[in-house]
Amino acid sequence: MSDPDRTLRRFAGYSMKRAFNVIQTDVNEALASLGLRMVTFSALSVIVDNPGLRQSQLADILSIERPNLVLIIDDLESRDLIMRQRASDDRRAYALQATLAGRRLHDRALKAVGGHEARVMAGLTEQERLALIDMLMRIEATGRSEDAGRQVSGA
Amino acid sequence: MSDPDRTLRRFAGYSMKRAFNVIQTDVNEALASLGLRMVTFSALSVIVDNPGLRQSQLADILSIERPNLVLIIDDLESRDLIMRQRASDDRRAYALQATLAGRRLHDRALKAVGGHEARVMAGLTEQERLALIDMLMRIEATGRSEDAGRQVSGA
DNA sequence: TATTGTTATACTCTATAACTATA
DNA sequence: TATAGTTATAGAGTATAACAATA
Repeated sequence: MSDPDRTLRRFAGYSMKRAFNVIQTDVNEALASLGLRMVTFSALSVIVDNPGLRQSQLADILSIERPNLVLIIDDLESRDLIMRQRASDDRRAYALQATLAGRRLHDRALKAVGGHEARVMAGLTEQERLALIDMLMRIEATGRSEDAGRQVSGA
Repeated sequence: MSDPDRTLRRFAGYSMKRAFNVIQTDVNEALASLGLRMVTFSALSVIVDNPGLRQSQLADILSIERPNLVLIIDDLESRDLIMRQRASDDRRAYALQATLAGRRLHDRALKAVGGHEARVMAGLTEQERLALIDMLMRIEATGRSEDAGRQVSGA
């Protein structure tokens, strides 16, 4: 029996699931020593880059449900990597701010994730890696526009 | 605030997670009317293509833990899509066989997944789609060889 | 009334230990 | 003693409903 999953290999989605498993395992190993997971690193990164962000905005950016983001923010705040500051113009909301420690950990995490990316993409040229990112973003955009179209036509 | 996740977008892994979410949602919608999920379709497909396969072999092929495969096989068997036949040469093992109904459902599922693939890959040329599959398989292979190397050096 | 963040909850996916029956 | 399949279970990840405080 050669190539037992040859039928499935005709679909990009099948190979993407398997490639993403490799990536997820490797990036979580790269971040573990910093006390971060893929999702907590992503949240920290967006907060560092966008000071004053609201939790609901961050949830939208990362496509995470608001209830699930609460625990992620709790985790980062309990380790003094970020702060929840009550927004002056809307006392329901928090303005999220990275602390100095948070920015420093983010710098270290960026290097760790950069090393991970170099490792798992070692079989690709830099040109191929950039083409891959571009194709992935087009796939994501196609899905988003289909969702939007479905909501419009369904309304 | 423009491009709030621009730092993360430099990593292929981040865009792959988001693209894969789109793919997973769409393929599961495409298979739902057939009573299949991504993983049950994958298992059915490998069984159809490889009659007589053992459960442990199928688990290896799909990179699923053996305990998790049991429920998937239970599901397919309870709907008479596959059969567990005791292996004549090893009474601990099962030889998995697709039934006629299983092969017929697999034909319909292949068409549904083909339609899904065409939909989510609409923003890519066929050449790009094939290049994407090739790159994903190289990423997966890099990860597998690193795992093997780690086990060797760790042994 | 609607929105922000929160709590509680449930469902899926995945991973591990330990069992049984065979080998 | 080891292996095939199974059971039980626990941990992530993800999704929805409903609540308090505020708009």
